Parts: sequence; C-alpha cells; structure tokens
Amino acid sequence: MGNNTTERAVTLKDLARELGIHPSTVSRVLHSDPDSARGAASAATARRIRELAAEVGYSPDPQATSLRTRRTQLLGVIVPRLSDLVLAIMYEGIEEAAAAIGYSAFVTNSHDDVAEQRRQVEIMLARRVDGLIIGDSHLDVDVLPELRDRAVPFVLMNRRHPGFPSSTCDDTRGGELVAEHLWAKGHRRVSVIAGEPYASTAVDRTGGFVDRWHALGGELPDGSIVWSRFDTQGGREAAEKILSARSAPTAIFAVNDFAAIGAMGALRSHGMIVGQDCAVVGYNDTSLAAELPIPLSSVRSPMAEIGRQAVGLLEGVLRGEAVESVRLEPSLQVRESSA
Amino acid sequence: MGNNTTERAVTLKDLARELGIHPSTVSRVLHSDPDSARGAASAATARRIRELAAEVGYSPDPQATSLRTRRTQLLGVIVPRLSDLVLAIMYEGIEEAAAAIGYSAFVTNSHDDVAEQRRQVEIMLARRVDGLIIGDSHLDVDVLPELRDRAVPFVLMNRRHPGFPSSTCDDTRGGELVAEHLWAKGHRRVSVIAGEPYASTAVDRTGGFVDRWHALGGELPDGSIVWSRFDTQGGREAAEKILSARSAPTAIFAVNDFAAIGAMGALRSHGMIVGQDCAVVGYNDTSLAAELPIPLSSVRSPMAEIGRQAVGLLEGVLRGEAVESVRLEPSLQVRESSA
DNA sequence: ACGGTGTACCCAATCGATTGGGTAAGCTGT
DNA sequence: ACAGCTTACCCAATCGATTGGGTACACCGT
Repeated sequence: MGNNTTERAVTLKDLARELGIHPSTVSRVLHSDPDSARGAASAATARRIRELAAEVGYSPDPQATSLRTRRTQLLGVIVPRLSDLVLAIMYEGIEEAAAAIGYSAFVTNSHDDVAEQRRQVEIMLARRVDGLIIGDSHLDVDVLPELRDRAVPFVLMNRRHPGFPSSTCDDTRGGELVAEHLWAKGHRRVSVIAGEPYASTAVDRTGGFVDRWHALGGELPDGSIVWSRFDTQGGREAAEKILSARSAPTAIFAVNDFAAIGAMGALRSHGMIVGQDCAVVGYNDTSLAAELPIPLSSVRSPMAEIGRQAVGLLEGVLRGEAVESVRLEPSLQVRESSA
Repeated sequence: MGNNTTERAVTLKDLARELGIHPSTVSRVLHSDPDSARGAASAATARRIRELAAEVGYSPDPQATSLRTRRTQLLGVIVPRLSDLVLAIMYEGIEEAAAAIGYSAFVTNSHDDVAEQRRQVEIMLARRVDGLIIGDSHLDVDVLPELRDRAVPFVLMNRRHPGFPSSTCDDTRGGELVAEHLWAKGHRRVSVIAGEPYASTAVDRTGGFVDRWHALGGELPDGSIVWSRFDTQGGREAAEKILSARSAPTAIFAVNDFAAIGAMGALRSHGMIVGQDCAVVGYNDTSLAAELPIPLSSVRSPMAEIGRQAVGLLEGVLRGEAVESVRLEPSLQVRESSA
C-alpha cells in the first residue's frame, strides 16, 4: 500500500519507528557483530533489529554516512587511458581489492596530458575521495610534490616516481631478461622501441635492456633506441624508422605488446618474416601475445596484482603508515617470434 | 596559521562567517549565474562572495549536497569486463558525456556472470547512483524486468534487449554488410564465429549475416555457425573446430576482432595464408585491426559514440521522458585479410 | 503620513547516520 | 537498606548544503 512512484529507501529512522526504539540503538546494533550487541541492546532486541533490517533490505545511505564520518570509502584512479589493455587489467585488480576492503573505485582517463591530469585530480578531490591511485605519473613535470604538500593520500601504480610509494613491475629487470634472451640467441644487432620517455615503464625497461646489453659486451649504435607511442601505430612508425636505417637489426625489443604488434606489421611490409629474419619481443604478455598468428615473446608482468598491491599500499597510507614501494617480478615468455 | 595536519575543506559556513553573512545567502549566490544574484544579495555582496569562494577554492561537499537534494550525480556502469577494448572505449565515451552534464561514472565488471551482475547492480544502488548503464545484458535470463518494477532508471548499452531502451550499433546491418562483401568477392563456402549466444551483439551480427547470405542465394550447412567466446582464445578454438570439419571454408566472419585474430592464428597453424587461402572479417574495427601484420577487414562501429548516446538516453530517462533506443550505423572497412 | 513594493538579507528545518553522554530500572553484595 | 554496577536504552548535536518562509528597512507615489 502507498507504494508510490518515488519509492524512497528505508532509513534508520524507519526501522526505529517500526520497532518502537531509537535510531541510535538501531545504528549501534547494526554496527556490532552478530553475537555481541556492543552493549547497545538486549539480545532479543538486537535480533529483532537485524531481522527487520534484512527483511526490508535496509542499506545505509553512504552519502549520509560520509557526511558524518568524514570518509567516503571512495578511491580515485587516474590512468592514461582505460582503452590500454594493460591499465584496464590493472584496474580490474584495483576494483577487486577495493571491494574486498569496502571501497569503491572511480576511474578517469588523463590521456597522459599533464593539464588533464591536474584537472582529473581536482575532480576526484572535489568528489572527496579518500585517496588516489595515480597510474599516469610523468617522470619530468608532475603534480606529485604538490599533492604531498596538500596531504592528499595517494600512491602510484604501474609507473614509479622517485620518492613516492608505487606498485610496479620491476621493469629494469624485465629489460634485462630480454637482453639476456636475445644475446643468448646470438643476436648482436638489435633495436629498441622504447615507448614514451616520460614514463618510468619505458625508461626502466629500456634502461635495463641497455645496461645488461652493454654488460654482455653488446653494442647499441646511435639510432638503436627509438622512442615512440605505446600503441600499435606508434610501434609501426618506430619500426619503419628502424628499418629505413642502414642495416636492419636481427631483433627488436618493443617495451609494449601493442607496439610489438605494430612492429610485426612493419616487418612484414618490408618482406621480413618475424622470428626468422627478425626476432620481436614485447612486454606485458597481454592475452593477445600468445594467440597471435606468430605468437609473440613477451615479458610477463603481473598486471592485476600490481593493481591489487596499489590498493594495499593506499590502504597503508590511509592508515598513516609509512609504506614501502612494491616492485613485482617479471618473467619472460619465449614464443615463436624470438625462438 | 593553524594549518594543521588534517586540512579540512572550506565549507559554506566558513565563507559565511568570513564575510559576516548567513550561509544561505552564500549558497543562493553561488547557485545563481554571475550577473543576476537571484535576488539573494546585492551586487556588491555577490561579488564579495564569489571572489572569496574563488580565492579559497571552495567546492561544495557532494555528499552533503546529495543528502539534501536526493541526487548523487553518480552514474553506475556495468560491463562484462573493462579489459575488453570495445567496452573500454565505450566507457571513455560515457565518461566524457557524463562529465559534460555534471555526472561522474562508476564502472564495474560483471564477467558476464548473471549472479555477479545482480550483485553489482545492488552495489551500485546501495551507492545511490542516479541511474545505471548496463552493458552486459543477456538475452535469456535477466534482471531488467525487476529493475523496471523497482523503478530504477537505466538504459542498455552495446547489447539491446526487447522492450528496453538501448544504445547500440545496428549489428544486424553490420552482419549484412559482411555477407554482401564476402558474396561479392566470390566466396560461397563460409563460416561464422558467432560469439556468445546470450549477447544480442553476437546474435544480431550472426543473424544479419545469415539472413542476407540466404537472400543472396548462399548456403550455410550445419556446422557453419560456431558459437564461441569473444576473445582471442575463443576465436582460435572456434576456428580449429571449423578447420577440422570436412571442407575448410574460403572465408570466416568473426563477430569480434579479437576472435578474428585468434582465427587468423589458427589458420596460420593449419598452413593457410589469411587473405589468400581464407578471408577473415572481424567486427568493431578496433585500433588493432588496421595495424596487424595482415590488416584485418572489420565492421566499424562507433564505439565511443555508443557510450555517449547511452548517457544521453539515460539523461532522458532521468528526466522522466519516454526515450527511443538509438541504433548507430556501422560501416565496413575492407583490408588485406579479405581483399 | 501611509499602503505598497522591493531589496537584502536571516532563520530554521531538513536530508540520514553516527556518537558522546546521559538515565532509569534492576540486580548484587554486604 | 543502600552504594555501586550493569543493562538497555534514549537524547541531541553534528556533518555541509539547500530552501521555504520570514523580517526589517528603504523608497515611492499620492
């Protein structure tokens, strides 16, 4: 009866009225664990309260709760773009871990644009998120020191930045793995499609590769390292540049699977067969890599786990702890493209 | 001075105290457009208020606002998985359109699991979103009628469902385009990797193809249609099934680019050259398609626009209007894989 | 001088939940 | 019989913004 158009949600007061007791009693009971009643009510009353709450499907209004408790249980996530599979998977990890500790996550895309990044941070803060996970940190110019000064709780994800807590893959190690692999396979003339120079992922993967390569006695003449976008088209363009140089390399390391796929396309256009005329190794071991017509060797990074760990770190920061950055171990998956 | 650890945000009351006026006056001024002051204050006072607000960076607490106005300006989005590039791009469209009308969006993954879908809906409603965009609707069992009964404002995206407003691509038309193309190229023995039978996208694309194919005089013996997962691995498995049958087809239509990529892999394993021995056509024209080693023909669907339109529809629903489903036009991009 | 009409504000309730501080009744021990 | 404790509650302020309904004063025309 009286079930009108605008069906309002049940409130604490509704429950209290129904039971003839005070809202505060209801609140206290619902916040205590099922057997104790935190001294708020008799066992019988507590049961009546819980039964009614379950029956009518009471769920507390999070806006009202936030207002009073000054915590929104909201977490802001900023990524370059969610259409980058790598970030999308990390976000799945975030969502899962956040849900597990009673938080909800908000994502937005900054398109790796510094102005947009600032704007998104402000939007998140205006929404009163409890903390931020920043997935688009730039090594050069950055908002991070300012955020710290403003005492905003945040952690970095995927990309690190000196002096700030982050959850990342050990990208330097990843680069080293590739150098060791290609060297062992006998390659001596190699090129790197290095990604964007403002991203620590790109810099570390390339750096790890270069250092290890030199340590093994390898050479990397000028033009061996080509910075590029992370996507397929960027990889293709970079590969074109590499192939138009004097002597083609016998192997290419692309710091991203999608760039690697673009490179494979360019190689084919030049009449070269991937895995035979030129090896290709990617990074992240996305679900695509193993299933490509020519399966792609790739450095596997625990993407979902990076997201989960980011939530764990942020949790620590929110509790006021001093947290240590997490750096997860990569592993190399060798496939036909470099076998 | 007194800038302590927990830097509380500026409130209306703070502004009012600073200016020696009443909070309600400040509220009214800040809600009127810059020249009128809605009769709430003198031009001079209004200016003082606005200047102070700008100076201290006042931003209203959205939780408090929601509590009072009973609208959260929050929008829930449920997708099968954000790591599906197609959904990720639609979400980018949603985010953009939502921001433009002052809404923030929440996404979660249901993994196309019906129980999980219900759970996510409840979580969204518990968060008091103003409306839902559902991107994982199943043709068979579904929560939709129940949501309607509960008067929850929602619209569908990507997948349609009879009787509910949706923003989709005209998938039937997309299937037809492929049938026409393959028929014109002289193919007579074709197979379809049809996707998941509970998704309208899969059903419509396949249906459009089949009907048009028959209309053109083509035949589709048993086993020509293989239902599958939407991802690369699903496509590979489906293609294996197709290729192990009596006679291999001369063309394969996969209702998803990733499934098409998997199929290309399977073809290569069987020693067939894509585009020569067997044509392949995908769907969605994701950024990868054009850049693959063998560029993939694909039906282009306006993914971001589908997301934007979904927000537009939902806006209508929230205003209580009767909205019409949107069905956007696809177009075929022919490339080497079927040329 | 007086009714009328603005103008420029202020007051207080309200949204829903939380929480520090009561209090009355009943029981226990001595 | 009474101090002291426990049990089982209730009261009211509070978080920050919004909004229907005042009120006090100035000015205008007649």
